[in-house]
Amino acid sequence: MSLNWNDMRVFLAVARTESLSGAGRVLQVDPATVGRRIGRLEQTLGTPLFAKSPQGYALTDAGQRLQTHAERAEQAMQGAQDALTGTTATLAGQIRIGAPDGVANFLLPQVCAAIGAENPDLDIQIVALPRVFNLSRREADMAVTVSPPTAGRLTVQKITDYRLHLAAADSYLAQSSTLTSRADLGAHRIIGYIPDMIFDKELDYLSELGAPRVTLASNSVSVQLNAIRQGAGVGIVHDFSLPAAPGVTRILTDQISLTRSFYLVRHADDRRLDRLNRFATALIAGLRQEVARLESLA
Amino acid sequence: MSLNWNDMRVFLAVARTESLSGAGRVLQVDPATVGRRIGRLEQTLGTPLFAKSPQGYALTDAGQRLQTHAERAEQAMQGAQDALTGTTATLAGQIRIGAPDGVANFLLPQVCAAIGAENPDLDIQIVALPRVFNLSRREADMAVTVSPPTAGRLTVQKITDYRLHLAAADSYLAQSSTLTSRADLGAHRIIGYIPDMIFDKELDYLSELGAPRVTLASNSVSVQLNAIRQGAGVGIVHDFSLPAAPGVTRILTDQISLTRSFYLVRHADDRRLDRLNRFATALIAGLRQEVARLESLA
DNA sequence: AAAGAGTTTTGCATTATTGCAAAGGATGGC
DNA sequence: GCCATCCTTTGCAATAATGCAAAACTCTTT
Repeated sequence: MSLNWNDMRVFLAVARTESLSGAGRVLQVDPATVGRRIGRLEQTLGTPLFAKSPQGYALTDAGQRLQTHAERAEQAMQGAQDALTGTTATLAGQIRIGAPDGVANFLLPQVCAAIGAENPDLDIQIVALPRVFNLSRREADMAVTVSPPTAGRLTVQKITDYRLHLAAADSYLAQSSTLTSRADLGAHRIIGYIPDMIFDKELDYLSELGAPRVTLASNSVSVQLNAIRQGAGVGIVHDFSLPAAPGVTRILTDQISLTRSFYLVRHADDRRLDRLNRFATALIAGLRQEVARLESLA
Repeated sequence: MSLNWNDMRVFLAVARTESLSGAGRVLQVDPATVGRRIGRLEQTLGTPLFAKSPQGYALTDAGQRLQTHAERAEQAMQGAQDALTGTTATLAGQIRIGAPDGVANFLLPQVCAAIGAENPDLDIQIVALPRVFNLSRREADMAVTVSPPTAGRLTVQKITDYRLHLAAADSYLAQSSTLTSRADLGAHRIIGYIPDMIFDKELDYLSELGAPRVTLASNSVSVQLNAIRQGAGVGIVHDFSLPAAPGVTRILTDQISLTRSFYLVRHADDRRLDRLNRFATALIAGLRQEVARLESLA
């Protein structure tokens, strides 16, 4: 005479609804069946589980002790179902992502590492290029962008907002002239993009500063950040990159604060491909979480 | 379409025996039934759980992931059954324990409180008397002793060893003459038992010190410890009582270190009484744990 | 190569469980 | 006090699950 595991599930429903008919509605079985199963369970365990009254079915002490175990079993069963129905197989093959180098340097490595760890047969390629990717020509399977595309048979999902501020090395600030307002910027060395190589108007951060003269420029955000770290000047940085740049401090945050957004762009036809769908879902979730985490550290 | 919890149990049996017929034997159901249930479970979860071959049923990756959850559920169900069938009723009524006052003061209160908390209808009486209890005359239902009895229709279980050392209050040591060897004891005030009232030769601690003159005596270990705390002298204390006596420190531990044992003595006929058996089991476990805990704090 | 043993799978009869309906009881509203 | 509503319990028919037996397959031993 051993425990019927399904009876435990019925027991939980009665415990929570405090009635046979309530449990029957939850489980979509007849209250008569619920009553019989509780009776059988009480006989199996040799002790009453409920104090039965017209007011309802209240748990006895024994019932309360049983509930703890029954809920653990329920969690295990739910976990079993989630584990199996969510991911019937890990991802495999090769997936190529196009991304601007800010994302490519400071976000994609750890997010893709985590995805790769859960999908050992998957090879992920991160293509960091300072230009718009042509998904129609399959230059990448998907791309992270800072503007949503307006043409082509593409689908777009917004990933997250992110923040940018002026920043400089502490060593630079210590030896340079005062910098307490936008007007003071004119006396400082500015680091930024090569203007004629800016491939997305959303990256034209400095135009919001009145287009100052850029004395040290690069088409790579990573190079720009390294220059800032070396004390070469003042520039706009992503908040999410600051944890990777100790000694670099945001400045004039009350006067200059930019917000941009990341989007995931895919070829429209690929929406039918389960593995790319699952990868995209994981990538978006990973990027959102990582931006939030890093910005909270900045 | 929801998970059948009983199918999970069948799944575990197949996973472990690697066959339908093996699982059928374990569960005492027909292998045909086992096969049908596995088939139904695989349909419910939408993925194969076993790689089926004439060599046997080997778990797939999905099956291995499921097994983890299924085993957690199994533990919960086993715990549920144990929790309910092991103690279908709590202890009730009254139980009287005889004990020497060291145990009665420093161990039995908390151990009996814990047992009482789990058995609200039980009244426990702790009888602390400086003499041997006569269980034949039912002076107590059971007794904690420091020597196993040699006569009478009694049963004996050893509870635990425990340790004793010379100790004194820090305040006493600060103002008294040097005490670094047994020879120095002669110059100090000794606290101990009243010699002609020692009811068990195992309590004659001081005879192991060469029977020095006892200037402050009591038949109660508790009174002795309080005297030591008040700086009245030096005496033997149970290590397990030291956490209750801040400011009291063991001395000469490398030269004088005593070990004694506790036993639980019961009337032989009572071995057939379940409630006394269960109480005795809990008492022994509680005492063992508490002595170990307190001695580790000392 | 053949025979024996063990396993899995399938069809069918048997058994167990469930749903349905009715009866009885309790509670709340009028 | 009466009526309506809801709940629990029980009897019975319907449904689902199980055991049993047989067939097919594989592996091991002779």
